[in-house]
Amino acid sequence: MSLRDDVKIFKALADENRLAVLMLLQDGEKCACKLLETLNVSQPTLSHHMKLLCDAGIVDYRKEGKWMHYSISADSRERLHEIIESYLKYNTGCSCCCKEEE
Amino acid sequence: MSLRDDVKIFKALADENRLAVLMLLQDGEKCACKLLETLNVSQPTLSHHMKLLCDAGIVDYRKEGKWMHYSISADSRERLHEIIESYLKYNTGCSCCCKEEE
DNA sequence: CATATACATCCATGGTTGTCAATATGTAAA
DNA sequence: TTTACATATTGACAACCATGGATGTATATG
Repeated sequence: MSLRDDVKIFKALADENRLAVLMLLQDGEKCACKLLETLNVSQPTLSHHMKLLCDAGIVDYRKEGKWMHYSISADSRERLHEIIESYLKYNTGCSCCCKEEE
Repeated sequence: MSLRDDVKIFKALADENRLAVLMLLQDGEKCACKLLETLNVSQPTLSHHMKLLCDAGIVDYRKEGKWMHYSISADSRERLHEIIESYLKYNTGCSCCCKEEE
């Protein structure tokens, strides 16, 4: 739960093609070939993107014969909400910095 | 509310220094000079990071004389939660793609 | 006006990232 | 074992990005 880990997750989300993949996975597991039909990228590029999503823990994979099945990781949504909460909550109370110091 | 806009937001969050800024802003508005004291970056670099956070709508700014006061945008938290929800929800129901097609 | 302070902008540089062609790996079928 | 297919890996390249020094801009003060 370090800044570095959170950056890794946000980086994985910071790409149009990867967000498009997540949209496609919303109605359940899909194999790479199916994703490839929809997205306008080459097969190596898709493989690259899926690796980033998996490494960040956002997407799960399941190998079945020749096919790779990808799905949204079960706990990724809750984890993301927690991360958002840890950076964007703010405690009320003025702490204007410059005025008091001069 | 396009993929492009969401990518912009995630990119703004995908940096250690910018996440550190958000942590510092959690107890309220702070001016750039105060942020500069804590973070190990040069003044131009901090200015660059703050611009990205502001452009993404995550941070608000308020100019007061020579000082720039930054604060976490009031609605950024809720907006982020909505974005997360729009990409990471998943509707149950099997849609295994390869099996049915062969 | 001259000076000092707080911050933004410009510019150059090194590192990172998205992309695809070529190739490798692994699996299934003939 | 040969062939075909699905996916991963490698290599190369262009685009993007984080960084800081130099400089510009705006504001306050003397």
